Amino acid sequence: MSLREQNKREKLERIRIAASELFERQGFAGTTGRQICDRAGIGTGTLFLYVKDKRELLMLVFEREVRRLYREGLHRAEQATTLTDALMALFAGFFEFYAARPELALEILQELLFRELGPERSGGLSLEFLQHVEDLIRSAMARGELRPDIDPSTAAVACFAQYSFWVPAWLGAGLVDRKEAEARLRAGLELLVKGLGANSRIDHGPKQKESR
Amino acid sequence: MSLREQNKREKLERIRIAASELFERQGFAGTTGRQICDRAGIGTGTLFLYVKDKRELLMLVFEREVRRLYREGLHRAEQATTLTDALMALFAGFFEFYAARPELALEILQELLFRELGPERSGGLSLEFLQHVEDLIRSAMARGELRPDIDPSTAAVACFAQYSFWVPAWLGAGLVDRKEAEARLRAGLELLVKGLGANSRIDHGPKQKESR
DNA sequence: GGCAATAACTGATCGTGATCATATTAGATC
DNA sequence: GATCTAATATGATCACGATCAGTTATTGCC
Repeated sequence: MSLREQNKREKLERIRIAASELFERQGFAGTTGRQICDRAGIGTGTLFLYVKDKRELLMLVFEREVRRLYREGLHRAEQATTLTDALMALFAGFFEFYAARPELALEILQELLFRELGPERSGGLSLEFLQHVEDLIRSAMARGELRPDIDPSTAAVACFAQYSFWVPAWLGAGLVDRKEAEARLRAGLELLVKGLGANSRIDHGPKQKESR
Repeated sequence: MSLREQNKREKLERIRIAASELFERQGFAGTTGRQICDRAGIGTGTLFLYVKDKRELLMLVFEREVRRLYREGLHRAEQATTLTDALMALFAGFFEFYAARPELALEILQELLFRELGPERSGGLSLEFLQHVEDLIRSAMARGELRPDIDPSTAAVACFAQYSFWVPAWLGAGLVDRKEAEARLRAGLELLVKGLGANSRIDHGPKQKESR
């Protein structure tokens, strides 16, 4: 590896570590770019050669962590017997992670949902999440839990969308607390599995007064 | 009304108009607080006596517009015969509105989802939206389109969440274009009505190889 | 090693959102 | 209407994120 590339890697790593420590200690808004530069031992102008703007630091810092949460969540999801349980097992790690640093979490989520949803940046962290959800859905289909005619990617979005509603409702607006957010998300996923439609009735219950 | 209160109202209205004109012409990021102050005929320090921060100007400017979109959307939704059509009729106005000013729309949506979801600010615009969705669901239940045992508010979130996923996917990340976003949203809503579960089958189709 | 070309770095500087001590104005009291 | 009090307004000022002209370090070539 050339000396240039090596230096660049080292600097990026120093930036990552400095930003990580300062964000965890002082929060996102409470940390200035200059502090990060000082701690990383670079000039103030150098930072923005490595990241486009301050918010991109969030992805630099938390990409690995998020990937770890994917791994652990998917591992837990393997034990689950229903789709809802599997999804909640995947989501649980994020609830835990977010609860420990709510301010940062809100910024990360905003970044992931509004800027990083596409494939081009940060290795498509959100798309990867969606893919994992889709995989869980395919597993559920494979074991006969779901209708065979659904589109897994449409279903994945429907699940993911509920997750990405309840987390800001909890962290951003304070509409619900964590426990309620998790409970409501679970209820929403179960509703999605059951379906809203009058003709889509589980166990063929006897009460069927008005069919269309 | 006292002279003080009258002056305050007039100033707020001047701010609203100035911000509105400048945002539409130059976008949100492209408009500075000082420009708004100049145009509104107030000192630069006065602006932040009326709004907490710049983003709050978005709500000040677009609250009426959003309420108008609610009214018109709900009116269109009355013609619809299915829940999906009714919801899409409500959402359609927003797609139109967002398409005309994508940069502003993204900021507004971010504000609505991440900071304004609660009841305390901006008259709870997002909660009102959710309430309208819930009303459409209740209507569908009343005409027997939906299972009678669902929780309308849980269902409303499930619908709203899909809307609030596809709009950023379109405007923010550029993951899809407008047409595709609308199509995918419709597909998602229809899936939600049908349900994912294997036992929730419409029209009792003959093919039922593996039950549970 | 010397030298030119180019990539990478730097801190001074800029424009911005937001704040604050000070000034101005409206309302209350006599 | 004079005087006092409290609400409101102001522009100078601050801290920050981001930029940029000027500097330093690395590479390839002789």
